[in-house]
Amino acid sequence: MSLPHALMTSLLEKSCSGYDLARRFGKSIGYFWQASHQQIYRELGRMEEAGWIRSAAADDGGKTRKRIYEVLPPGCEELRRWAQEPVDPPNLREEFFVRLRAEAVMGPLGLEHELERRMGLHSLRLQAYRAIEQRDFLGKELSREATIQYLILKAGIMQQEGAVAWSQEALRVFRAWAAIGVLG
Amino acid sequence: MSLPHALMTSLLEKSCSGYDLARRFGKSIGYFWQASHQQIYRELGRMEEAGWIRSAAADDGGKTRKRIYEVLPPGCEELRRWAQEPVDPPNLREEFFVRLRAEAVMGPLGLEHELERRMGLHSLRLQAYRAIEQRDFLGKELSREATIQYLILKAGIMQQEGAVAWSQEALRVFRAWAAIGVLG
DNA sequence: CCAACCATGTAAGCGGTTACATGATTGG
DNA sequence: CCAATCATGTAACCGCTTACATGGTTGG
Repeated sequence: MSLPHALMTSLLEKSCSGYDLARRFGKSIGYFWQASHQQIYRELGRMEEAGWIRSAAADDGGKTRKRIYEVLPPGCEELRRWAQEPVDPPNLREEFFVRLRAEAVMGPLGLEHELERRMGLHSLRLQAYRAIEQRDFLGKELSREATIQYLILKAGIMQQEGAVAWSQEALRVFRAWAAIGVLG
Repeated sequence: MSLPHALMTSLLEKSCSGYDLARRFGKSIGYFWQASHQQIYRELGRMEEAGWIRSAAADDGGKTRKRIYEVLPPGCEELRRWAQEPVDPPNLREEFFVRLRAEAVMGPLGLEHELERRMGLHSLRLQAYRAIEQRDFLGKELSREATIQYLILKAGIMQQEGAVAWSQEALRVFRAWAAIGVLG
């Protein structure tokens, strides 16, 4: 569990409301960490209670219920402590591989379409990442912060490239079987 | 959720006990799907109740409590149905990237050691995968089933290779900073 | 005016993790 | 004999997902 820390990191980058955080988690940070608004509001409540963050009504003359959250020194401290903890890389949990393995043991189930669809999805994500790369990082002098963010983005790019390449190889195999009618 | 289906796939490959499943999930299948023995026993119970599998006391003369599980036709049916469902690839959930991002916004926290450690772990996994590749797949005529299993293994290999390469790049960056003493 | 979006929540359920527990068999 | 491994469970907790709910603001 580290959602609170992910939220504080995001808040340090820029203070904002829970709603804004939820939207941000659909974008940049959300590429490697997801969270629903329900989770976010709950965690914000807990974190405020713990004294890690504080909130203030947004400067909109009380028109909305919007609250802006800000990280407090104890939160910073905690984030710093947490960031230095070691964590093993998670092993992937890929449902599709289980399906593939089921197809291997139960005979042809027609997973070609699914392979195509998934390759399309990976291509799309790759495109999205490449667009961010083009917009924010290529052909610029990068600060230390930007350099690190670029490193993270590159991890995503490499991952998607790998997934696309793998999908293509898998498709080649399945299509060859389809062409010659091999069943086992 | 698809642990029951992962278990049935494993049982179709070879009927065995819950304990054996737990060990197998620490190996081949476990490279892309993990489960603790507690989960496994609970799911086996549910699946038997649902009529997807059945169990019989092991053929050891009642020496142990060991029970061998076997997939029944309804379980096969269900697995076939499930295997054809589409699933989007999961987006990675990488705690370490959150930490990196925290390091980006809070200044140097000394994540180099952690990067080295993680690179070592990825190298180890890669080695393990390569050993399996060598032992089970290279220089052999592969059946349809083996070909698919090899495809899955290759996905793991590519993933680890990518992770190692990325770690090296990240380390280069951090070491360059350390060498010239850049702080921001 | 109405739809879309902003903004924040509650409640139920489930899968996964952690801790705890038991007893039998095997090997040194 | 003792430790490790085999083998199977129970109980509590927690984060995440899904469904449901509310009310205000903005723009066409």
